[in-house]
Amino acid sequence: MQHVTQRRKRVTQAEVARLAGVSQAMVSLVLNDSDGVRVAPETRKRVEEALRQTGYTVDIMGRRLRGKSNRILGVFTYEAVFPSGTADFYGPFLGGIEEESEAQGFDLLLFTSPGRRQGRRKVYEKGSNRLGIADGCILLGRHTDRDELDRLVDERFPFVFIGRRESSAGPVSYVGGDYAAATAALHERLWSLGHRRVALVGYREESESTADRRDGYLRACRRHRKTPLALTDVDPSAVFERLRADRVTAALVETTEMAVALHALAMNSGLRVPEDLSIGVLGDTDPTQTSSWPLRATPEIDWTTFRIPRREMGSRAVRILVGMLRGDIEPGRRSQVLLPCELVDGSTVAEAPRTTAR
Amino acid sequence: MQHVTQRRKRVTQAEVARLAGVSQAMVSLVLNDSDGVRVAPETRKRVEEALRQTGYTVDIMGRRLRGKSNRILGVFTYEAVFPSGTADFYGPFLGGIEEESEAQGFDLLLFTSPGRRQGRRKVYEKGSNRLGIADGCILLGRHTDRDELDRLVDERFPFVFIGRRESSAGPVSYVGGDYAAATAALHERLWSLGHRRVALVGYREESESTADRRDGYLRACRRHRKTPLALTDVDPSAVFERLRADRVTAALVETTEMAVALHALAMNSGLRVPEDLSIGVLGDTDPTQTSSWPLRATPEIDWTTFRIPRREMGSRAVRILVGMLRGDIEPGRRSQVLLPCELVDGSTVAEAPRTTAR
DNA sequence: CTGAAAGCGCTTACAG
DNA sequence: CTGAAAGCGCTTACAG
Repeated sequence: MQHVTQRRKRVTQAEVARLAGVSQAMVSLVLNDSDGVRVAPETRKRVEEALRQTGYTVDIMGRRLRGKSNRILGVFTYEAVFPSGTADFYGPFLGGIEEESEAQGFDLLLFTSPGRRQGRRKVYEKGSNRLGIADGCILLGRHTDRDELDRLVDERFPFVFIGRRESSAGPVSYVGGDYAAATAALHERLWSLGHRRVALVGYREESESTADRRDGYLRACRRHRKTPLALTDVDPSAVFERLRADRVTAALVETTEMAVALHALAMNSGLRVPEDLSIGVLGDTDPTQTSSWPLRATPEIDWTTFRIPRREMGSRAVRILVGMLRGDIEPGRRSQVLLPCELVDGSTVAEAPRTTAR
Repeated sequence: MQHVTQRRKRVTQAEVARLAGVSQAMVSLVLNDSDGVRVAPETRKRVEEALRQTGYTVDIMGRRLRGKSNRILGVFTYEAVFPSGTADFYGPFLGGIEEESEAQGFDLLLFTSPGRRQGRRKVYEKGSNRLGIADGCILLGRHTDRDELDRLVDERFPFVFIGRRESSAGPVSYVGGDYAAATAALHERLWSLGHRRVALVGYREESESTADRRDGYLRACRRHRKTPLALTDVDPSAVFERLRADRVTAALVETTEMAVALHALAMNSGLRVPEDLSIGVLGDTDPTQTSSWPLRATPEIDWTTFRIPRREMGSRAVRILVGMLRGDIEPGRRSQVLLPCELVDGSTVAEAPRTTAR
């Protein structure tokens, strides 16, 4: 039973030096024997012995203050990373981030201290940027604070966003999924199956990822000289009515939730999926996320969709960030990467019904 | 397009001071306005303006060196925290850790940099304790490196283990599940259902959690003056034969895997669970973990078991660690907490068959 | 109310 | 080969 009540005291190089009868600088030299030969063998031995006796460990703060780099990558998320449910939006992204950080020899700093304002975490607190603790930072989250993003760009703080982001303050480095291309490809697939009335159902609010999907859809419409029909998700049954009225044979919907709703409405009206209506989902649901959905009771549907390479996005973002820190990537230059999303053939897309007018 | 090629240079208090026309110390005072009144309003305003202009952020290394805490909690795990599968051993623990860190205003530093030696992460690298970057550290993992643990205790580094741990170097702070009590309670439940031959099936290797379960089992046996029958998991069919030979009516098994194996063997021999054989599992499987098991094809079984309060263990560990850092908990004293594990009544335990000799 | 100074633990030129 | 010194960015007594 220890009765020592004083706070744990760090052993310093100075103490080691005193024990070994050398100068503090000598201890540092022995510790960082990059050149190896500069220290006399007996001196080295004495120092090493003292090192052992005291159980000295470097104070990384001191070393880093001197050396600048912390080899710490920040990870900023707008919500909790480890949620209480099984649902985990961040999991796959962070898997890639962790893996690559480990490979690059960086520690990961999760910013949990800022607390939440209006239920969301903040980068800036009392005018100071918490992220500065880390050498650089990966940011991710479904929601983005525009002001904070602009400010981050302004500051020239090294960071990489996961998911395409735009800022009026300048170019933003990001690693996103190429939703435009993937949406266009899915549209193309429908076209080749004979569908001539393909609608888009997506979010109303304008985020980059929603815009990209719409761009892909519009691009495909233009190519086939078809008038686009882009609907908003606010009222599922209104959307469904509209699809019927316009004799739409296939719908590209932004999320699995919307797809589930549409699917249910179709079933209730006696329409079969995919025989009467094909449904393509614009991005797979993170498998770990599914279980928390209110709609989980719905029998599992094998959606036709495209795969968002979440893990790859994470690791790629780390590689870019480390490149920025090393100076390989010019700090003024921002890296913008869109990763391809592979098509997933499910059972919700089939040939267009022949009865439908073309 | 920016053509600036110089590396991002940190803004220091000195620069802010120059801009504001005050001393560097003044900037620090404005930043840490604990008393509030000491700085003249106009001076404060000038400094704050300069702060904003320069986008200054505190350099945590400098602050820490000065003696102030960084409000960073380390999290050390022996394996990757975000695995590639859906399986996630750490998830629930980390959920609690994150939540409580957020509440306490600490950031979380995940140690991913040490790389792996023999496939496992290491606390000590080149003789120095990597955890020292953080103010204190939470450690967790199914496997523990005994030498590292001993050394950590020796160093008096502030840390809390999740899961009971013992060290010859001295007392270890931990938050574990009270497996002994829970096992005894489960045994008691079986006894009250008429079971008189209850066997234990557990890991061969001696970890604290295995030992605790065995202790609980032995305690219950002693109380009822029954000879214990503790078997090892190495060969499932040998274990099963032994159970039959000894006319065991109920088995307490350490893991769900073992339970699944035993269950299958029972079915194959024409034994019904629980009518002919009751099976109690000594700790619920983390739900997020299940999906990666090779045995997942097995129809879901509603096991009788006890719930390991993983999330609570995480948050409690953080609270203890923060207490240590604040000095509320004497550093010499170690905190050792075992959280109760609630019994879960499933469908794998029933009354003892009457045909069996008592 | 403000400035000048000391010092946290370390690395790295710079003299001897 | 070794010691003394400077300085990384910061906070905090200590004088004015």
